[in-house]
Amino acid sequence: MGITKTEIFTDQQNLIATFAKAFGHPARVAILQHLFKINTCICGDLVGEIGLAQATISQHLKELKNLGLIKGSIEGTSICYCIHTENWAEMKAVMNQFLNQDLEKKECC
Amino acid sequence: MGITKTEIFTDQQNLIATFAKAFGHPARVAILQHLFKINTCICGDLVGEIGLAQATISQHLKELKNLGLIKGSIEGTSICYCIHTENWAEMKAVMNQFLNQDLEKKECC
DNA sequence: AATATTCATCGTAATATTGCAATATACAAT
DNA sequence: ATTGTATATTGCAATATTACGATGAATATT
Repeated sequence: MGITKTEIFTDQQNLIATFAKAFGHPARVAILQHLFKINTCICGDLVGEIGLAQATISQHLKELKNLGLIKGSIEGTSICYCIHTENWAEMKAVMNQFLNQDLEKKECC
Repeated sequence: MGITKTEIFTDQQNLIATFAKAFGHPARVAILQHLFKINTCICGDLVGEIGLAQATISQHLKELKNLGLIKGSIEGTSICYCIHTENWAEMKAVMNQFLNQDLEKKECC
């Protein structure tokens, strides 16, 4: 039905999925990589850098901001977006815990 | 339009997004966590473990298999699914490179 | 004040994803 | 052969996502 049954999963599983979904689009990956590269940034930059319409970029930025991964402050006419370092670190911890599960490889397969 | 413009992004960005999308659903997170926990597994297990219909679980397993993150081998009547360790390691490397970008925090924001 | 620039939001179209019932397939056991 | 068990596939309905033009709000520039 297109609706995810979040209620049957743990908070941790839903959190991982939510973060992962944010990275599940190359435009958002590109935006974040660009923000890492030049620590100061305005949206106009991104519209030039990435080849999507301004409205589309703005939408992706909003998603990332809602998740807390980036933050923006008004800077005259433009807006300065950058990585929210504290939250990024927290996200990284959650994701690493998931990605770095180790398996002591029993027989099977 | 619902269609991602993959052609305007780098292969690396698309790869990150593809992996991330796989983790972008709590059911797939739960499946992977379960596979890590008990290194040997059959789908029946998962249908009980996770609260989704058999058809739905099967679909999620297919996605993970297509991406190469898990592999399944026939084991009598059932199928033994498990983490594809080599591919998992490769995926982890790609994701870590993205997640662990560091920023030397210039002024701004 | 009039105009330009920057970014957000709204509305809409196109496509993707999620979930499941029903059905199909494969094999084991009776 | 028939029945039961385990998993896959199909088809469909509901919802989500992606993209963008048009428009709006705020601030700069002239």
